[in-house]
Amino acid sequence: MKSKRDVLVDTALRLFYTQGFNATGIDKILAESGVAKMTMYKHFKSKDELILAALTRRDEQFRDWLTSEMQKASTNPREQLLAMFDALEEWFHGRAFKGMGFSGCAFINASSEFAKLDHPAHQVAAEHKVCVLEHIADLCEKAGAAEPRKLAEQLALLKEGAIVTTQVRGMPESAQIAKTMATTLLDAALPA
Amino acid sequence: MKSKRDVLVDTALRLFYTQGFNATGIDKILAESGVAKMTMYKHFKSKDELILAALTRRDEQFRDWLTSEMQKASTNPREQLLAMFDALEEWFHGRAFKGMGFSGCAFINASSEFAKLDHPAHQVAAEHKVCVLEHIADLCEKAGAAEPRKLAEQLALLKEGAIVTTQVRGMPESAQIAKTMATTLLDAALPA
DNA sequence: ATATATACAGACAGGTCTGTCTACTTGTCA
DNA sequence: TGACAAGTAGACAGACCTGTCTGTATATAT
Repeated sequence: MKSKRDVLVDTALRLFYTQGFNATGIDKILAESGVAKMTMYKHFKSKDELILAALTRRDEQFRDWLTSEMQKASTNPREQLLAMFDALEEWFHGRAFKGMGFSGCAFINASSEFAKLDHPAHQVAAEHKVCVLEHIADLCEKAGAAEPRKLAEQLALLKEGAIVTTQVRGMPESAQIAKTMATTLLDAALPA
Repeated sequence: MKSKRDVLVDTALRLFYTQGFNATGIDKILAESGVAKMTMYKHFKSKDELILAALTRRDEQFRDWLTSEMQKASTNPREQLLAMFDALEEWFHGRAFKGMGFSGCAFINASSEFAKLDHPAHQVAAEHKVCVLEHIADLCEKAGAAEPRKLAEQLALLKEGAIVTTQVRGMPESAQIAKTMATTLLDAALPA
């Protein structure tokens, strides 16, 4: 059975993600999670700490999901990289995380609401992006790219572009637009 | 001399952009703009309307700036498209809009805070992105691309990727990463 | 059985938010 | 001079926010 803390963080993540951080009050999270206020303040010093915990949870959840989708698709690194974009499209259609339809990227959202680069929540967001980037770079290296880090930055940028295009314009097809460009990049950068 | 309304909208834009929409209270905007509350509520029915006015102002301001930078760079459509990424980098370094350092894209920020696609502010954001896209598509067509809309979607996605990478990770170099990819795309899509 | 940890409900203080209202001042035009 | 438009300051209501506090209930482990 899930601990109260887990229920709290899950509920907070869902509400923060779908309604925004500032727009979501503590009371709403408590009401939906069925946890008492004092229980929350025993686990977290403040709302800010709960926000950090929710983002940390999201980081695990999202990276677990993404790497698992990529590994499911293939054992070949090149194919795994391309599969990332198919996974993104599933996410965009709201089929990736149960109970949470697509509502943009939680970390981009956090960076928007906590704009200063040195804000703790913004830091967590940046670290998340770097972690994903490193996973991509790993695969680029395994695939035999001459400049794996450079290629990884390019692929990561395509990923961000697809996410934002879907978030703002509601265009899940952008995953395939990004995939097309990724294919070109990989064709050019990898040994035949 | 600027009208009170203009001062109000300019101040609102600056604060909404740098501090967030929900996090910025009416009172702060009024204090910084030196306008009385009742004057504001004479011009705008509500804070939501002021937000829409600020976003509309930003739409004009940003598109004017971007197209002017692109035209300054060249009269050749292909070169103009590439110049977009140099302009972006200037923006990322905070040299584009006086009094407003880079704080992400106001429209991505709006889409984050007002996540629902049918929220008026989200609508304005989507429309802005489409306007820019159409400008890009125009140039793609002028440059002789076989599929100008497809190419434009790709270039626009690169733009979004660069913006978000800079916003979240503080990486203005991403403009040049995007430009590299854009060059490859244009080389492949345009007649020699 | 009793101590300890964990959770509960709900009131509360102190602050902030939006939006409304009144009463005063200034400038312009006729 | 007088009428009118536009702006001002500041109080205010009512809602909502975070974080604190009290007192009670439950379960487990010694």
